[in-house]
Amino acid sequence: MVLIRYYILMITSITQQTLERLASLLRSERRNRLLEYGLQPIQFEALHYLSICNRYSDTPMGVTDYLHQTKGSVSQTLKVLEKKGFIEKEADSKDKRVAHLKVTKTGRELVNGLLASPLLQQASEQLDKNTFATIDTALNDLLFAVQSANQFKSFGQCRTCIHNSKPNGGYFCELTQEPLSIKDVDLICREHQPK
Amino acid sequence: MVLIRYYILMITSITQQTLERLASLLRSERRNRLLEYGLQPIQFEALHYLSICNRYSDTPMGVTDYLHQTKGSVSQTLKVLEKKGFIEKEADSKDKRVAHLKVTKTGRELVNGLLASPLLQQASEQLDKNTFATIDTALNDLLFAVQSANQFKSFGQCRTCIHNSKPNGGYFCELTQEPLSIKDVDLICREHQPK
DNA sequence: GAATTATAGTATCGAGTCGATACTATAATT
DNA sequence: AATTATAGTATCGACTCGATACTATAATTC
Repeated sequence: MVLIRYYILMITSITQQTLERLASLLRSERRNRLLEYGLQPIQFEALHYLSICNRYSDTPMGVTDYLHQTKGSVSQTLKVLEKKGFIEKEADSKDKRVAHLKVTKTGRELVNGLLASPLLQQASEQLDKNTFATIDTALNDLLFAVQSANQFKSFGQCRTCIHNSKPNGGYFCELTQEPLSIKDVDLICREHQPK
Repeated sequence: MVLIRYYILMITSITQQTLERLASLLRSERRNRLLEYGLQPIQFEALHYLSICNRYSDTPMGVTDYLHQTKGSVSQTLKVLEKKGFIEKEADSKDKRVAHLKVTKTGRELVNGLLASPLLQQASEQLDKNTFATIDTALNDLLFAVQSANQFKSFGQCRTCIHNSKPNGGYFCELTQEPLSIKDVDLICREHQPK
């Protein structure tokens, strides 16, 4: 039993090293590509999140939960993105404390242009389709395990959420008691609970 | 053909998102754990590298290549690590420009204590052994593809290097024309070329 | 053998990171 | 009505990281 535990620790540690090495290379590449736009990796991550999250999640607190930073840090990041014209603030109609962050056309273009990593594109051309599918599944399994084992929010799409129902043809969120469009159900939500 | 390329781009982009999400969670966890030692993630990464690299790679330039940063940035990182007593500088016996960075006992203890991520430990207990092995293989394939597709240095162990030979029982590096010990061949090298 | 070029490393600058703390405004609860 | 919780901002300080400029030594060229 002690030996098995030790074995798990060993293999986990190796996986972690590979994961961190890949991440480090990806981050360094992203940093270089962002340089000409005067953006930092964390600012891009926030912008990217805002471009794929739904209307319940596009607030400073949503970004805070997603990035696992303090709300103070996030506030500064968002200030930069707003100053550069990549996002715009909108007041919430019901709760006056809440601000919604809308990605502008410029912001959306930046995300689309910078999202795909040439580093990974290059790599993927060397691998056959099956290997790549295996990697994708494996990574998703790992992410799911990390999130559920640590009670992290899953930030999944409404389509895969327990609160999402389809009572009479259209999608409906039982949590917010609001109808969802076809576009909505592909966005990610901070209240997401896996089915 | 265009469709296939588009498909690859799609799946690559999804893999990348999962990878970056995992990395972001791991980095945030590491940051928190390092807080009490007054260290930053990048400083730990440098220290970790120095604790697993061989005597040809334990220089500021070695760290620079590994972390993909400028030598100026790395110089500052190393200054902090030295000030805190985690590494010590030693002059090279042949080339007076070169400095070797030796991890101290304190430094080694820090790396050992902080290397394994509780986040991943937790997750690994939810996954069965086979799934974990699959993830590990998949990640290694991906890292290898990224490195070779982009002509990055592989930073592998001497044991797996083309320059490593075993002429009469003992290990020998054909590049440096020096014998290697059993401990040596498990360390990583900046001159590493996969067999 | 002297001049040139390449390499290893350090020092300094500036815009930005990021947790900590303190603060305001609004909503929810007691 | 008073208290507590929540969303968000402002400021501080130690640190990041590329850019630039610099020194010292080694390798190369003429």
